[in-house]
Amino acid sequence: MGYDEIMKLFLERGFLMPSCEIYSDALAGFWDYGPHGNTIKNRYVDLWRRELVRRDGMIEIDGTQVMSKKVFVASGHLESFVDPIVKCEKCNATHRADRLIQEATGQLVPERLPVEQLDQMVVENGLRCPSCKGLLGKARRFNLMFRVGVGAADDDSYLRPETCQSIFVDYPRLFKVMRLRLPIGVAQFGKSFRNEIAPRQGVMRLREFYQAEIEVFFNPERANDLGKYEEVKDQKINLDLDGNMLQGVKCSEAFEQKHVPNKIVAYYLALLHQFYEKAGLDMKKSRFRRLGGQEKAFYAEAAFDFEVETSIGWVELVACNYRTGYDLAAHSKVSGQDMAVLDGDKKVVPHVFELSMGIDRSIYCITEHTYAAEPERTVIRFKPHLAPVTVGILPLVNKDGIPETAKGIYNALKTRYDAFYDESGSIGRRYRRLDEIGCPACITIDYQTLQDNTVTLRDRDSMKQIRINKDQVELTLEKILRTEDVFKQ
RNA sequence: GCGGUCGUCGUCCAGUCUGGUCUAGGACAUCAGCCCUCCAAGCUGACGACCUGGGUUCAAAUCCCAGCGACCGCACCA
Repeated sequence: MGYDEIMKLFLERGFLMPSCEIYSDALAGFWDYGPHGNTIKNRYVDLWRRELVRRDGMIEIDGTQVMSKKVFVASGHLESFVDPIVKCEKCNATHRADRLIQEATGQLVPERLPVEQLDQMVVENGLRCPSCKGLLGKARRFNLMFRVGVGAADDDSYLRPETCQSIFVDYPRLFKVMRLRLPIGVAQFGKSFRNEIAPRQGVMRLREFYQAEIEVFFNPERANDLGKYEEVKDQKINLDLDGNMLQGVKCSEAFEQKHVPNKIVAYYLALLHQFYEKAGLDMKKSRFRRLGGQEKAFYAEAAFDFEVETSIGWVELVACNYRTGYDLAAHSKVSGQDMAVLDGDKKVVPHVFELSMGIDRSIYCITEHTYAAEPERTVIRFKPHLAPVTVGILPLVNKDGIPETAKGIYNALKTRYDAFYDESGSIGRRYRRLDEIGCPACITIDYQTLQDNTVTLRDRDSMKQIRINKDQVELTLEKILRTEDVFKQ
């Protein structure tokens, strides 16, 4: 089940389309969601709300995408979300300045070294372009944030490169007015923007993309004081410790053996595992990979990437970062706001554990894990609660009052469910079309319906049919949406 | 950003090398009609494309240049 196959289906069936596609200057790294893709995305986010936000008693906000410059002075993005690059003046190849020098001289070159020093090191060591031996130009910093000129004065501001900064800057007011107590998760779903130099692989690396982020604020002295940890401590996860794979290790073991820093982290890794299981990922192909010092983001003390195996390799779906007090301390310093809050009778600056989820790539990976090209048909076995169409309503033939009866059933369902009415083509063709977009159930109206008010209900996964009474349809759909097996006889 | 390959109906392919009957052809899909009592049947018809912009030429889908995009490799990637 390859990447090309999935992307082709996405394009042909209205899941995704390239943004601005009819214009010749369309940009790489920007994609529009079509109707089915949009529905899946909405349903995926609903699942996230149910299984993470509500389950854990988090609160959710929706912040702006354009944010002021000082936010990113404080967060470090203006300074650190950059690549120091040098361009060859002869062949125009771009190289990472720090890596170039490091490779040539063997000495460690910090990424954040001023460009003047980088230039000096290039000159001192007589470095040339590794591709063509041409002369190198001056080093400069390429920032991956999109700059936005706001107002007539064209004031510098930026499109947020991660949604979580909204949470950090809103945090002091939220804590006061929402009567929060530690530990508390603050969640947000929305767009983020990164000016990738070379976006690739469709929806896997975008310049404009959806994130669902959760920032858990907690008192670092009470990181193991977490009652609800007991609920999930036996959850088994796959843990990759520097290439050493622990299959099916209990979260409690991971904590006791100090593979994860505290119970907070263990608890949320378990929750995340359970969430993706409900989203339909093949969890045998998943792992939490602990990141080493070089790989971690500049703010993270400990980091676990939740990754899944796909036809294009291991894909990172969620970055789980223990950000410590980095963000609140930084915002406190730059803004002058006191970010300390009361926990019991002590004032503390909370620490943050973050679950930063990529929505677009999650949807791709779920699709790949549930897609099957069978000899007779193509079918996506989306969990019913994620499927873009929940139920197809099909008249077996287009005469003798059968379409009218079918439309009656459709009209009764359409405001409550994503129902789809189709009378075009043979019944088999209509089943195939709905299989291909992952619709879990079809209701077919035939001559018997006219006599005894029963309809057939067809199962996407097995193609089996059962007969139920018209009055049972809604109840049965509810069961299907709860992933109960209504076809078992 | 660099290098390579490529860009024709929604999809796949023919045509490009060797410019002209290409007013761009076929298959699948879609739509309409006929037929029809459960898994892509059949028949009839319809819709539908040369990535964009320049250039060469009497004539460009075809040759040249540039741009944009896709894929692969490099580099990059919270």
